Parts: sequence; structure tokens; C-alpha cells
Amino acid sequence: MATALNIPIDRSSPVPLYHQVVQGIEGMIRSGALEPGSKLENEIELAAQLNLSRPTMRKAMDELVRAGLLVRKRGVGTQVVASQVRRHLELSSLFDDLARGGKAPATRVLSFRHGPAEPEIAETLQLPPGVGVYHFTRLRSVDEKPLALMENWVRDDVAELTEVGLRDHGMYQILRDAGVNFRLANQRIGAAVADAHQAELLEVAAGSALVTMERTAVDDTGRSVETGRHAYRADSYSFEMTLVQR
Amino acid sequence: MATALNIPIDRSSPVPLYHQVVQGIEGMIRSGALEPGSKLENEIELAAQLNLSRPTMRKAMDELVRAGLLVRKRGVGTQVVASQVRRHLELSSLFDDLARGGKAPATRVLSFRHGPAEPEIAETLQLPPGVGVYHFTRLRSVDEKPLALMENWVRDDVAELTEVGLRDHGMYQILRDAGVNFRLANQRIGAAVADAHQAELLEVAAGSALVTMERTAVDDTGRSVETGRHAYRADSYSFEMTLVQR
DNA sequence: CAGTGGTCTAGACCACTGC
DNA sequence: CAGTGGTCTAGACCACTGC
Repeated sequence: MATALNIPIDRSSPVPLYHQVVQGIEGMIRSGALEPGSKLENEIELAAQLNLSRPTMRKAMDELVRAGLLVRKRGVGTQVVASQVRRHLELSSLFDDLARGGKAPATRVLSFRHGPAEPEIAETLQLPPGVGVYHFTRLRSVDEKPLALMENWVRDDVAELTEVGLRDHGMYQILRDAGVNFRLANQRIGAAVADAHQAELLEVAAGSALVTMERTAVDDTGRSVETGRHAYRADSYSFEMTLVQR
Repeated sequence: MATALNIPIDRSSPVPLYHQVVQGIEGMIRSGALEPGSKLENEIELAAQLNLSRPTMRKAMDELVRAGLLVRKRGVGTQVVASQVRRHLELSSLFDDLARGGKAPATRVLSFRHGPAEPEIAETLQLPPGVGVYHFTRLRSVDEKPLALMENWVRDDVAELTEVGLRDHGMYQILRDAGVNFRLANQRIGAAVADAHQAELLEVAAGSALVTMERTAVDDTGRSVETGRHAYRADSYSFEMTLVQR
């Protein structure tokens, strides 16, 4: 009954073996070769099929379980999840998400300042003495339609930001290019109604629903690099995610 | 410079060793024994200190990285994240969240039906022929204040639901008690403005902001057990989460 | 170059499930 | 009871970082 894996493993590839397995199983699920609800062989058998050790096979399975593609039960086995799975909510930027979706995002920089931080922002970013911030607001549109109003603060010791740079590129892209490796973000999603100013910029009626998001992002040295408050048109944007039981 | 770990490891405990380490480090971070931004010893040294193998130590570290408490960098080392971390968005229920927060949630069951599913719901839950659904709406309040309006559909072959049961217990608790092991959920968070009906029940002005959430939950056999649409008062509720770079 | 985390192996023993 | 995933060990070799 269980489906055998037909995954090419390239031991000379720089891609880790467990990740080749992850990609292979993801591909088989996407292509339909592994049907929703179908059962996999036990992990010892699968490891043998692919000439891998059991820990390596397990590491691949663990990742797929965390991604929400497989479910496992001790004493029973491993199954492909019987429902369509959305992409896991990742640490990504709006600009990248839009670009990946084939859209052409456009950005208008509404304000841009550089200087010392207000106490509240200094506290949020835990700024050391002498470190200032860039503070700017942007309006992001897709196909001429306004989508998001974004206010952000960025430590000024991680990169040099300019108004022109922010108009032409996503903020995360600029920071990554400057050598910032983002590791995690704390974020809060809520709702609000548009005030007159927001309504005019986002081209909706005052009183329309907005999805609000506050985020602070941390890099691989543990520093809080960036914090921001965003408002999205609720008719054009929502946050999708897959939660996995720990 | 690096802080030594002072964690009791009990090899006779049913709690896995790696999880004892996770709990120990979490505790040291919470108590301040491990300061934000401080560096840990390398993992081989830490494993030796606790008399554990390196893979076991690594498994604990991996979990803490995923939880957003540690950041690691190859060739450099491991650090405690320098910012306050919120709890990871988990697969949990509103009722449990409120109860954990020391609140006393109250539920009013506004409607309750049992029968065949509408085609859209049957599709969402991928119901097999002959399986019906419970369909109900609830108003959840905390300290007499309305917080959420919830409409849910539950497969009728996983548990027997009653109006009284739903009034006195959280839905997830009832399902877990009936033997359902939830594994993952797909959810979408957005915003809306309250219509007259919602406004009256939630005791806000019509036109107030609401946080909306749609969710479908999957159990350990891969079945979609439950789907629902919820609306929360935006002035009292938001979704917090920590995203970790994959 | 020394130090760090990342990957991988070949085992062992155990807990849980369903018959 | 047989079958499954869960935990754990003691190594090995490698890639990357910062000096």
C-alpha cells in the first residue's frame, strides 16, 4: 500500500542529503506521485531505499512534519496530510512576496529622516548610546493600486539607507545586501479602521477596515535591526500561515 | 566570557534529555541567569558539561533556535537573543489562551445544528460521503466583556458535541478529550468592520474594527477535523507571533 | 590557523499502537 | 506480539568565520 520514494540523491552536491530528501518528497507531493492521505514506508525502510542513515532520513521527515506536509504517529506510521497546505508563514518581506507572486510592486517614499531615536524606539530596538535611526514612511502599490502604508525605523549602524534606494528596492533586500542576516521577527497582527489620512493615501473610504502589523526583526548577532508599523487594505491583504503542533 | 549551564539532568525522568536542556536554558533566560546577548560555550563543551552526547545537545539548541531564544552562526558561536521574545504562535485555542492568562472565559452558544454539510464546507473539510457536521456559533466573553464571535463546523464522526458541552468547555478541549490529536492548522488573519449584528453582540459601535480569522485544523490521521470563521474585537485582541528564518 | 556550528553514519534501546 | 516512530550515543569529516 505504501508508496516507494523515487528520489535521486547526489552525494557530490553541496545541498545536504536531508534537504535533497525534503525537496524530493515535496516534489512528489506536488506532482501527485505521493497522494494526500497516502502512507509512507517506515523510516528505516526509506533510509535503506535511498542509501541514507536513519538519522538523516529522520531529519528530512522532521522538516516535512514541521512544514505541515506529513503527519506521524508512533507505532502507526507516517502519512501525507490529506489537505492542501499553504506556505508556512516565513520571515519574508512584502516586497519579496509580491515580486515572487509575479507582481510589480512600486514604492513611494512619503518621508525620510535620519537622526537620534525617540526614547520609545530606542527602547524597542535596544539601541546602544550613539546609534541613531533612519525613520521613514512608504506607500507600497501593486499595479497602480495602493496596498500598504508602512512606517519603519532602522538602526543606522547596519547600513546606509537613502530615499532613492528605498524607492527602487525592498527594505529587506537593501539590508540583506548590506550584510544583515535576519534570523527572527516578533510581530503582532491586528485591525483598525482607516482615518482620513490613511484613507486618502490607500484610496479607500475613511472607516474602511485595515489589517495592521507591528514587527521587530532580529539579525544573527542578536541585534534588533528594524521595527515598523504597517497598515494594509483589508480587501487586498491577509496573513496566511500554517501552524504546527509542537 | 561565556556562561556555563547549570541544569540538572535527570536520566530516570520520562522527559527526554534534550527537552530537559530546553527547559533548563529557557529557565535560565527567564530568570536572568543567561543575559540577553550573552554568548554560550560551544556545543561540544556544553554537551560535556551536562554529560550528554553532542547530537542530544544540538537537538536542544535547534529547538531553542526555532523558538527564537537563541541565534547561531557557523564559525562564530551561539548567543541569547538580545530582545524580549514573545511566545511562538502555537496551535492553541482561544479558550485555553484565556484560561492560561488567568481569565475566566464564558461562552454563549448562539446557534447549534447537526446535519449534512453545505457543499463548500464539505469541500473544505474533504468530508467522505455520509459524514455530517456540527455547525454552531458562539459568543466568547471575558469578565463580562464580549471578545469574539465564532462560527465553526466540526466533522460528526470524531466526537459527539452538545450545546451544553460547548457552553461549559472550549471546543478544542472537548475534541481532545474525545481523542482527537491536532497536528496542524491553516489559518488566515485579516480585518473587517463590524456590521450591525456583530456590533450588537460584541457591544461595539457598528463600523468598529474587527480582527478576522479563518482556520482549518488537521489531526494526526491527516483529516481536516474542524473549520471556522472568527471575528475578534480589535481593541481587545491581536495575534502575536515569532517568525524564525528557515 | 584555531574555533565554531553543520552534516552524516551505524548502531542501540525504548514507548506506543493495533492486532 | 510485531511494527512503528522517539531518543540517545560516540564518533567522523566538513564549511565557514575571524584573526
